[in-house]
Parts: sequence; C-alpha cells; structure tokens
Amino acid sequence: MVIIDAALTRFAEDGFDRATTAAICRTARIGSGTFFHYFPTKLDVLLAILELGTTETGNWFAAQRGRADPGGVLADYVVHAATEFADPRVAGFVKAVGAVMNDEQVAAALARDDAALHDGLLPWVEAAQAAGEVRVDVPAARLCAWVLVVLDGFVGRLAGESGFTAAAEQDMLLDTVQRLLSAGSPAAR
Amino acid sequence: MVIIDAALTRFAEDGFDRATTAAICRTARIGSGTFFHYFPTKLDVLLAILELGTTETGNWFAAQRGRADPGGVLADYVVHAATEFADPRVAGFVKAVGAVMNDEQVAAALARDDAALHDGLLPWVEAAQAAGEVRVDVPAARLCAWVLVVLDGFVGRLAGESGFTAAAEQDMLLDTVQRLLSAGSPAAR
DNA sequence: TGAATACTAGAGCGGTTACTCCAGGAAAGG
DNA sequence: CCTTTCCTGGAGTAACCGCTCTAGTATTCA
Repeated sequence: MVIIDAALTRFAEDGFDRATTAAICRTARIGSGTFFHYFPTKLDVLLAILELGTTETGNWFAAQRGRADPGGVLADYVVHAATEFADPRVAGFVKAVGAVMNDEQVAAALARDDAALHDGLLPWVEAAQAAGEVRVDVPAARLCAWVLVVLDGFVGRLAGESGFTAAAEQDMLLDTVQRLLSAGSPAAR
Repeated sequence: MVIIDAALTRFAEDGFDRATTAAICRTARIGSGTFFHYFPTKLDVLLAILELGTTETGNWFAAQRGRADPGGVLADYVVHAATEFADPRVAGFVKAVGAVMNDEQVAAALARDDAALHDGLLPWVEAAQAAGEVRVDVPAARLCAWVLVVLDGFVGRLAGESGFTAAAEQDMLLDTVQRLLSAGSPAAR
C-alpha cells in the first residue's frame, strides 16, 4: 500500500505528531480524500504499520518450526532483526511510536508485538537451556526480556548521527547477545 | 524550579508535542505569562532539562576522579544510572526527547549529553583494559558505546507496563554489562 | 513614602492541522 | 447506452495551541 509506505517514511523522519497528514499525502502523491477513505484517522495508519511488523515476526518464527538447533535459531533471529534495522526508517519509526505510547490502542498493539516476540523466542531459549547451550541461572522468560533489551538499545542508537550503523555493529550485537546468554559468570572482578 | 519539574512530568506523561503549555502551567500552578517569562519557548524547557542531565553526569564523573579501581567505577556508574531510572518520569522523558531529535538544537544537546557520557566512561574503560579487567579485543570507545546501548535498552523497557522495574532488574543490568566487558569469548556453540 | 523594577495572570490572536464534504471520474454490470 | 458503485482530489472548517500583550501586584531601594 502506497499510503502505508509514505506514512512510514514521514513518521520516521518527523515523528508522529509533526508528520502532517498533508505531508503524508504529498509523499504518497494522493489527495487527502484518498487518505481518509482508507484510514479513518492518522493513528490508524500507525496501528496498521505496527500490526504489519507483528505479523512479520510471527511469520518468521513460524518458518523456523522444526529446527533442531535452538542456539542457531536465536543467533539467526538476532541477525534477522539487525538486517531489518538496516532500513534507516525503522529506527526513526520506533522513536515515533514511543511518543504516542500512552495511547490505549498503541499500547495494546505494542503489547501484541512484544508478545509475538516473546512467544517466538521463549521456546528456543528453553530448548537451548535444556541442551546446555544457554545458562540456566536465570529463567528463560527473563532472558528473553533481556535479549529484547539489547535489541531495543541497538535500534535506539542507530538514530544518532554517530557512525553507529546496523551493518558495522551487527557482529558486536551477536557477540553481546551470546555473552548475555552463555553459561558461566563474567570474570570475577 | 517549579516549571522544569512540571514540564518534566508532562513531557514524560504525554510526550513533547502533546504536552500543551497550558497543561504544564496547570500542573505548575502558574499562568502562561509566568511560563513564557522564564522560557521563551516550550522547546527551551526541554533543552534546560537536557542540560541539567548533562551537567549531572559531568559532576558524577568529576567526583570519581582519583579512584584506583576502574572496574569499580564502571560498576558504580551502572548502578548510579539504574538508580536515576527509578524515577518513573525518566523513561517517559527519554521517549519524549526521541520525538524531537530531528530538531537542530535538540540534536546538539543530545550530542553534548552523549559526549559527557562517553568522555566520562572512556578513561575508566581504558584503565580497566590496562589492568586486565576488561577485554582488549574491542577498542575502548566501542565498548563505551555498547555499554550505552545496554543502558538505553534498559530505560526503554521501563516504560512498558510489564513487570520490568529498575529496582528488580538492576542486578541483571550489572551482570549484563559485566558480561559485555569481561575478557574471554562467549561459550563456543 | 514613592518610584522603579520584577514578577504574575489570563484573555486573546494568528497560524496550523486533522478531518469533512462534495463534485467529478472510472470501473463494473447489464 | 445507462446506472450503480467505488474511488479520487482538494477546498473548506472547526478546534486547538504556542505565544503575545497588557494590566495589575509584590518587592526592592532610597
């Protein structure tokens, strides 16, 4: 859909509130009548984008079903995420969503997204624990949450103008997640 | 300053654009005349808050000067940061700032803040490397950036309604940073 | 006391924005 | 060919919001 793509661009660039519907229509090369024919509200476009992301993660994890190497799945997911972050609009969009998180509908959509991520990750972390590939001193659910912490921090830093790019830092991301998950305590101080 | 405190509250709750000056004045119990007497612009309040944070980090690191245990300083900084995040407004405020990052002045203030953090951290990481307490396979500057990645991810997650609180996750935060910095590669897969 | 200065309140203004409304195509179906 | 339904553009509108302005009140200093 042209509208969604244009809205994503504008949200990422200007944030939700500063991205005017007029600007979205301009970059989509449509009139405002068309816009509001498909989406009753500016917010609804944001919600639609969010849901797109949620189903995408659902699909990715569904495609992994049956694999026998839980550690490999976890690693693959991290690079998959990093690859998606290569689209420069993603980082900006995440920030834009943050600005309207208090909205009830947005919070619900975000919770659904988080649940998809969590539910996708959890079985693999548990399997990796059972296989002795991942530490067991922390429950799997908490480990999942912390993988997401690192991932969130990663996207957040991509927005700054410094030389922090998804491509250049991908290996460090993978290394960090592996350190987070690996058995054995950090070197004693 | 009453105004700054009220603005922090409103920004954290509603985001920058949705926090109206009228609302800020209401929670500060002042008239709009007073508000604009002290700050020419709504943006200027945000900038003032940002600068407050920057000088605060500067002061913290200045107070550590002369310590001989670089690893201890790093650990202390992490718990110091986590302690500050205990104020529930911090997480919301960080999100609010993200929405206006494209603004030139905000970007500059953010860059200054980042520089304060980076410059504060860097010498200690270098010292810890020299003392063999921290791995040397990654340059100190990049390690600093990644400590900030984890810290950013941490604040980001505090905003969600899940049971992710600064107090409960502080130990995990410290552990994660230590794993990130410690020598030795993650367990081979 | 009186004058000068600093602060405060809130009504109002100009500009902006999400959204409405309608008039006109373009398919689709017969 | 006509009719019905869907789609499209863009002018217009009502509401809102950052900020200005002015008239009034405290405070300071001599």
